[in-house]
Amino acid sequence: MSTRTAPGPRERLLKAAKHLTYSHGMGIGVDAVLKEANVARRSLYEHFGGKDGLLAEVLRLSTAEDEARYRRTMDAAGQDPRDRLLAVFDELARVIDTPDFRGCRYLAADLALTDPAHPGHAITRDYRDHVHQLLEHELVALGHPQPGLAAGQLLLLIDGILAAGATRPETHPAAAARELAEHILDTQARFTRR
Amino acid sequence: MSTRTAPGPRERLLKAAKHLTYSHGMGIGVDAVLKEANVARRSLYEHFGGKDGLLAEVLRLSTAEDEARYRRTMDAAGQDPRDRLLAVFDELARVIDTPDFRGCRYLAADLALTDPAHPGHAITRDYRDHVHQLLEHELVALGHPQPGLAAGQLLLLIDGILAAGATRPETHPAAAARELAEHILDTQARFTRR
DNA sequence: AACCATATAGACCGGTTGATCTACTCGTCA
DNA sequence: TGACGAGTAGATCAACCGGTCTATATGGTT
Repeated sequence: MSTRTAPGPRERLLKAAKHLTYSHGMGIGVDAVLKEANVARRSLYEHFGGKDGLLAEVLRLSTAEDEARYRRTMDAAGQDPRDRLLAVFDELARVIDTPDFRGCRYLAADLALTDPAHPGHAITRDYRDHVHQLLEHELVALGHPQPGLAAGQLLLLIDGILAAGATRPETHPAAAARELAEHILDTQARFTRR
Repeated sequence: MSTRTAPGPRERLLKAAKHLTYSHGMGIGVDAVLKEANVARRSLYEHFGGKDGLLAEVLRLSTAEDEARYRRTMDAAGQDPRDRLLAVFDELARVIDTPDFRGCRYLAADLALTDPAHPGHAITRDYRDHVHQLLEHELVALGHPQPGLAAGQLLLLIDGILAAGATRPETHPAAAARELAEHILDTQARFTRR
């Protein structure tokens, strides 16, 4: 257990790599990571086997964090599935307003990692599946007639927010998407009302 | 005028760079481009001043082509603004089903070009402005009460389609987005009916 | 005190990057 | 014919890439 003790080389490497890959892309050099982490070259290869291993671990760690963040956001919004789902879009509005927001880390990774066999792709795919399940679970609780399709639509809106947030943040894409999200959720109302 | 004559080094460079930057990212090496274009090293620096100049010209050329493609798609759909706008989403469904589709070239460029001062960013920004104008123009013709905001929403859907199409094409994001697009357009109906 | 795993510093490797340069070939036009 | 501009071929450059290596220092356990 390294909790509470000074962060070791492994933690420092992950933190530096997470930061640098987001701000400078997956093409960042190993030397730059080592320098920011203040870690010896050898330690990287001891802990992660190489650059790809480090990048994969960064993605694994980040997806776990972001998944937990989705859960936290929804839990903070109460029990009503509608509130819980819309809270996600309010949270995304905050995310893309972060001063150093640079778009979706996972889409950037998929676009940057040219080799389709790179282990990173499996990680980002699993992440999207998990988020989809999270959304679908709420839609089922909401009584939505097509929770799977609706979850896909919400995910599409999220992708759009993150893309537009990176390129045209001044258009407030999260607010625009929230309105469309409400329409998706209201499909349930149309069915239950009749 | 080089029309109809064998393509010169400049054209060959642009074609090779366009292809390779899309399939292998902006980080592709100059050597690989020169090899695919079958062009001498020196010619690249004569025509474009360097790698950045070549990349910028590729983006300029591509945006012009894609802009023309939007116009062509809408013109082929007739005069009704509603048909013209929805045709865009049908066309996007075809685009992301292309076997070698790899996501939006311009979003990938913005994410890959780390330096915010890179000339490529200005080009992608102008491109999005032009597409926004194109959409807004149709929305005005449709009598939409908030054509600017609605165009932003449609653009958000387009971003979402291209992102989801690159990462989860099996979910048919274009069809999912088309339904949401219809809702955006129908906002007009709600207003004109009263 | 002795030991050992872990970390550090940094030289070193072959290969590649973007860029510059010289020398040569080719086609066109005066 | 001869000169010239454009293109080609390829050597060369410093910088950097990911990865391996040796040697040394540190800190905890027995």
